[in-house]
Amino acid sequence: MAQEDKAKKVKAEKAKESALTYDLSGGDVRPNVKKVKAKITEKSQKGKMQKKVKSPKKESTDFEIADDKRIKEEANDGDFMPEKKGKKRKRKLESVEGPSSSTALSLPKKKKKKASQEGDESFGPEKRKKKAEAKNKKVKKEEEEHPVAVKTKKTKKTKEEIEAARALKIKKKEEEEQQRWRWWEEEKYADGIKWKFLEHNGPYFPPEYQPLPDNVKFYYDGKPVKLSLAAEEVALFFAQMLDHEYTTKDVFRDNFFADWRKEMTLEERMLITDLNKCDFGELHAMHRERVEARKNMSKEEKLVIKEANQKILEEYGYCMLDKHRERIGNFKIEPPALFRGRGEHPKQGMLKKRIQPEDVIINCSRDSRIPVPPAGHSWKEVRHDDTVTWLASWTENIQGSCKYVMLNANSKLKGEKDWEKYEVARKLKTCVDAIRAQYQQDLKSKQMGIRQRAVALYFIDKLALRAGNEKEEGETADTVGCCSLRVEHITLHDTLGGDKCVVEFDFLGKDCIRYYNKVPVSKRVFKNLKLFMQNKQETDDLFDRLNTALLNKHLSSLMPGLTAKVFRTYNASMTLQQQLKELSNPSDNQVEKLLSYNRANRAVAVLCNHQRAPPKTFEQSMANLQAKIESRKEQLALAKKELKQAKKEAKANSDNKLLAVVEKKKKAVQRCEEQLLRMEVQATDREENKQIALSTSKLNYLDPRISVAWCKNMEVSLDKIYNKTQRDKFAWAIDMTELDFLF
DNA sequence: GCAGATACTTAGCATTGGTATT
DNA sequence: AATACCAATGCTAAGTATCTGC
Repeated sequence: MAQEDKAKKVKAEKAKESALTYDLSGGDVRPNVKKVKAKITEKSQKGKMQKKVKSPKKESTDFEIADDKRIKEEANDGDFMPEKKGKKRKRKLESVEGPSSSTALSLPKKKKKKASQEGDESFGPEKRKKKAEAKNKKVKKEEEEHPVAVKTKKTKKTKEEIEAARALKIKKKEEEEQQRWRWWEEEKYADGIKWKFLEHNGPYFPPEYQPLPDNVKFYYDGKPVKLSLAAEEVALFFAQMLDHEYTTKDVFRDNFFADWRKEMTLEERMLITDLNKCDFGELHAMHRERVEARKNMSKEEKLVIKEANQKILEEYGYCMLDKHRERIGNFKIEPPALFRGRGEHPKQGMLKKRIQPEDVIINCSRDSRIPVPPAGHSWKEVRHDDTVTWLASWTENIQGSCKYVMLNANSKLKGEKDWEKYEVARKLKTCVDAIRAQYQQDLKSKQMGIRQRAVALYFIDKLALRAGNEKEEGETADTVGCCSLRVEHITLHDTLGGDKCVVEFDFLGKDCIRYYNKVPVSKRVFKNLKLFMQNKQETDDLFDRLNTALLNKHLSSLMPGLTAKVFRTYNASMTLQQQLKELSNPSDNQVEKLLSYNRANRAVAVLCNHQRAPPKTFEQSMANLQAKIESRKEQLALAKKELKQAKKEAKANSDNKLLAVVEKKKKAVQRCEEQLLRMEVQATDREENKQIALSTSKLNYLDPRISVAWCKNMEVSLDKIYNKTQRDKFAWAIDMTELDFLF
């Protein structure tokens, strides 16, 4: 209790220093919510914690058109009636009005890649090359000098050894840097061609199932039953999950049981007809023992395993792509298992089957060494398609969708695409004002389809909602995005908490993450929403004349390469840039700067609704940290007292020795204060991060060049922001970004 | 124009493994 | 050396968007 109070106090103090709330308004950045504050509420049925975004107090309206009077219920095209839903929740859209062909923005439709290349001069290798080379040399020089200088000082052997290790590390780093494929300095391939040469060893298959030892038995109706190999394997999948909540759900159990029975012999199937009579106890116990044993393995045993894994990685984890060795992302075929969908997935518990080489398509160069299938097997197909990036693919049996083996995020293929993504988003900056003006205009359109498109776009832009493709009902959990919102997902409030025209959103989005938000909107949007909801059932689509294909078709007519998801990238990166500018100060110390960075990152995560379950050990670890802070405080008090005493004595008789003591004590106090600050900041940071996930936005939405430039400007080491993997992924950005980069 | 197929990005959770602490 | 902790990594599901064939 006392600790909690103190924690709160610390937090409050910190908040005073630098704004605790995220002010997302202002500038040319999305005039979104002012003061977004994460709040915790109870989540829906799943019992998961969810984050609530407090309703914005005020709305800045710099891209809204104030005059709203004109919009009357001047009805539309006359035939406005909600569409009946088919089984699949897929709508037929009557051949829609020709696009209100439009705006000065309209550009001839062109191939996306081409356009983005032409559009931005910084998206090309030539100019960067020289600068980059020069920079590289400089870095190397500095690194060479450093360890030598330090080494001479050290006297102890161990310290020398540490230095040697450090030097080795630097050397390794340097070597790695030299090996790096600087693809961003090369010419790009012709449209659609992804590689000229591709060679690899095929995917790695999981080991065969090992039958149970004889002393571990499965019981049915109290009697031991020796299962066939296939049935036993699947039984073990279930037994392994017994600790998990999944196995208590009816859907999961039913799906599992149905699929399990398919694996059984006729005899077994006759016998085993009720899952409740199955006793997996011994199987479960065995599994737990194995897990335990694994944990308790000796160092040597662990090393053996590690080396074996290393060997697999060496053999299957890399490929040759255009003369360069590239790391493969997911070279291991997914092992068989029980399907674990997210949320209330209708297919949870079904058996995800073992993939055989006969199921796998290999893609590689015609003139490469074709991968050899495991002994006694053959590939489904070997093809040589240089317009795709995958090395192998197979069809998964749950949804019937395709799975791919692709390269690691640090590869050229992924990096180039990523770079391009941010360039498209940056291009949106040049026309976003016109697009916003356009959809404000479209809110008044006589055609219902266009109005719906305008409102949807408004949501996507303002709230960073996802596009919302249609999904087949019964195949997946019931989740929605913007275009697939249903009437039941929003509530309109004429006034709410002092705001007018408030829309309350409450729906499950991707991964069944709840989106809950109360947003004041313009009168015009509000009236449109009322109109869209007229004469509809709760389960009817809000935008019955719109789907993602139509929306994206419209968007690509406004700017080549523009799709709904570009707005998320654009608004995320803009928010980061603007928040960094607002929150961070060059005169702050390193710790404060990093807190600011995290807060800017957090603002984006809140915007994009990136949530996580609070870590299981959260409360405990917070308490631990708090305790540490307390003890440090005591230390500080003590150090201060000693300093005071020392000063007193020094004053009494000014002795050089005593003065030295004063200095020493001063330093101790200072160090203590620094450490205390660091811990307090850490506590604040962690608390604010309790159920917000920063990594998704960092990895997928934030132009790395913003962060690189910020680090350079603020003189913060980049590895405080990006770990090794992230630095590898963003190598292109790290290499090319100058101090003056602006998204 | 549409449905299904295809290819690729985005997502959160589980496990691992390295480091600090005892 | 054992343990605790948390960051990094691995995994694979779930999205977006485009392509293809009628």
